[in-house]
Amino acid sequence: MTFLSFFLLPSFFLSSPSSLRKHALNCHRMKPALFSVLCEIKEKTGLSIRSSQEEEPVDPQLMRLDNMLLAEGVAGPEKGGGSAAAAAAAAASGGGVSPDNSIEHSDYRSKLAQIRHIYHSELEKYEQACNEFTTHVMNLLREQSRTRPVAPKEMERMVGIIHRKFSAIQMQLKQSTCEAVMILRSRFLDARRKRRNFSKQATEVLNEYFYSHLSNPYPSEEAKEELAKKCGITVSQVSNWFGNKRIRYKKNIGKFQEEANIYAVKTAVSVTQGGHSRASSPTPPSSAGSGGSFNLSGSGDMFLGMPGLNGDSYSSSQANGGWQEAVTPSSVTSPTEGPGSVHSDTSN
DNA sequence: AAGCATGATTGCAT
DNA sequence: ATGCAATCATGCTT
Repeated sequence: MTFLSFFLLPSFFLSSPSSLRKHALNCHRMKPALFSVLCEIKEKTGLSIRSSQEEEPVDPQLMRLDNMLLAEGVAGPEKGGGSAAAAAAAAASGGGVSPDNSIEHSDYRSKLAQIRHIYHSELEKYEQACNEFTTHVMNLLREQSRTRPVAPKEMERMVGIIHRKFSAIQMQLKQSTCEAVMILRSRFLDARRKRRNFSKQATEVLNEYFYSHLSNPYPSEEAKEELAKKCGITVSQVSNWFGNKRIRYKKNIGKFQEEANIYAVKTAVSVTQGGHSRASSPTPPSSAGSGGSFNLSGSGDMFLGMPGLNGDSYSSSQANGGWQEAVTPSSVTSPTEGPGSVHSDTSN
C-alpha cells in the first residue's frame, strides 16, 4: 500500500495536462536552486534510508512450504522423478508385479502434474508482473529524480518493498498449492482409503515364508526386501503383513492351523523332492504338542504346525523375547530327520 | 446389510 | 527404532 500510494501520487506529474508543466519546471531557471533546497531538506529530515534494513529473516513458514513443494515434486526439476510418490511407485513396481497400483499412481501423477503446471504458470505470471512493476517504478523514480532528489538507496528500498509484496502473494500461491497437494494425497495415496488386498501369489509367498520360519517369523531387512520384490509390494508393507500375521496368528492359532499345515506341507514338498502333492490334512486341534507350544494366557496349545522343516530354522536368532518363548521353543530343532521323511503326520 | 478378512495406522513399551 | 496390541477403513462373502 505504501508503495502504491507512493507512486500513485506522482502520477499527476505525468498526466498529459501536467507534462507541460513538468517540462516547464525542469527548464525553469530556479530549478537547480530548488533542487538543492529539496536535497537539503531531505538531508535534514533524514527520512530517506533508515528503514532500509527491515529485518527479513527468511520466513520459516515460507521455508516449510518451499520444502514441501520440493519434496512433493511440484517445485523441483521437471519430470515426475524426485517426488516421494514417484519413489514409492518405483518401489512398488520394482518387481513389475503390481500393475494395478501403478495405474493409481499414474492417475495421481497426472493430477499432480496438473497442479504443478498451474503452480508454475502462476509463479511465472507473478514473477513477470513483479519485474514489470519494478521496472515501471524504477522508470518513474528515475523520471522523478530529475525534479526531486532520489537517492539510490531509496530506489533499492522501493524494489525491496515491491519484492516483498510479491513474495507475499507468491506465498499465498504456495500455500494453496500445498493445500491442493495435501488434498490430492489424502484422496489418492491414503492407503487406508484405497486398500487393496495383495495378490494371491503375494500372500502365498508371504505365508510360505511365515510358516517355514514359524519359529522365528521376523524376517531381516534383506529378507523383507527380497519378499517385497517377490510380492511386488513395499518393504513396509511386508513389515505390516508380518506384524499383522504374527499378532493374528498368536491370537487364534486354531484358526490358522489348517493354513499352517497346508503351507508346511507345501514347503516340505518343495524342499524335499516334489512328489507328495497331498495338500490338506487339517488334523483337528487335538492339542498335539509336537509343534509350537503356545503358552499364552488362556489358550492351551492346540496347534500342530509341524515346524522343523524350515530350511534355516534360526538363521538370525536375535533372542527376541515374545515369539520364541511363547510360540515355539522346542521340537523346532530336529535336524536328525533328513529331508527324506516328512514326519509321519499330515496323514490322518 | 451384516459379518468376517485384511492391510494400514496409531499409541505404547522396550 | 522395532514390535505388539488395538483400532480403523476397506474389501469380500454371505
